[in-house]
Amino acid sequence: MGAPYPARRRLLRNFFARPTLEVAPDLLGHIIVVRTTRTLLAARLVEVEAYLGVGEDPASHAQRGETPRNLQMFETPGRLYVYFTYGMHHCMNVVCESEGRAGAVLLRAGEPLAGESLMARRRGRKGLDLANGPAKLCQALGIDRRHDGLDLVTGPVGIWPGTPPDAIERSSRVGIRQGTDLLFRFFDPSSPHISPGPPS
DNA sequence: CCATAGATTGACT
DNA sequence: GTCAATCTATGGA
Repeated sequence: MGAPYPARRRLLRNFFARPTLEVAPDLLGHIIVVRTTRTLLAARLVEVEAYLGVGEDPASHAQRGETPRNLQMFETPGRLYVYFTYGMHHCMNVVCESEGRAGAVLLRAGEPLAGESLMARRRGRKGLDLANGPAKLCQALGIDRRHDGLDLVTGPVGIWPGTPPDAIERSSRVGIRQGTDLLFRFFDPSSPHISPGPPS
């Protein structure tokens, strides 16, 4: 049996206030927790991608500097950066680096641990199709632009310590046209909850 | 299994 | 006007 959930206390500022490429793999195995008035939702992170700062990463929203949309990428580490895309989907990132320096980790997939019935209702799907993609994860957890800028250290959404995977693999990032040579996608190769699109 | 098309808003050039 | 850090349905091998 694993440790009871949730384990102790959530991750603190110092976890996020590091280089994005260090935080990204370290997030795997930790648990995102969303407190709603009625329900506790939780998912173990199994797939993430790093996006770097100004002039550092051609695929990053921050590549060309600060705009109203990507503002949170430049803000205090430990905040959420949530954006809307393809006219209908949301994706959520964890902000890294120090304030003023952009960097964020896209949360791409999770293994549901609590609140699965609510996730299934929101998704209209079951089983392995609840949170195995960045927009699916947001839909399952109820994350949208209202959550942009929320502080993971003090707010209703947090990340709690979990068990790191036995192994971590990396690959190029999914769905981008530039920066495909950079191996900034990190995932737990033993998890059936990683997103279906890319090869493993 | 794989490939492809369509959805549908808003941020940015 | 262009096109996106995606998902789903559908059609074919």
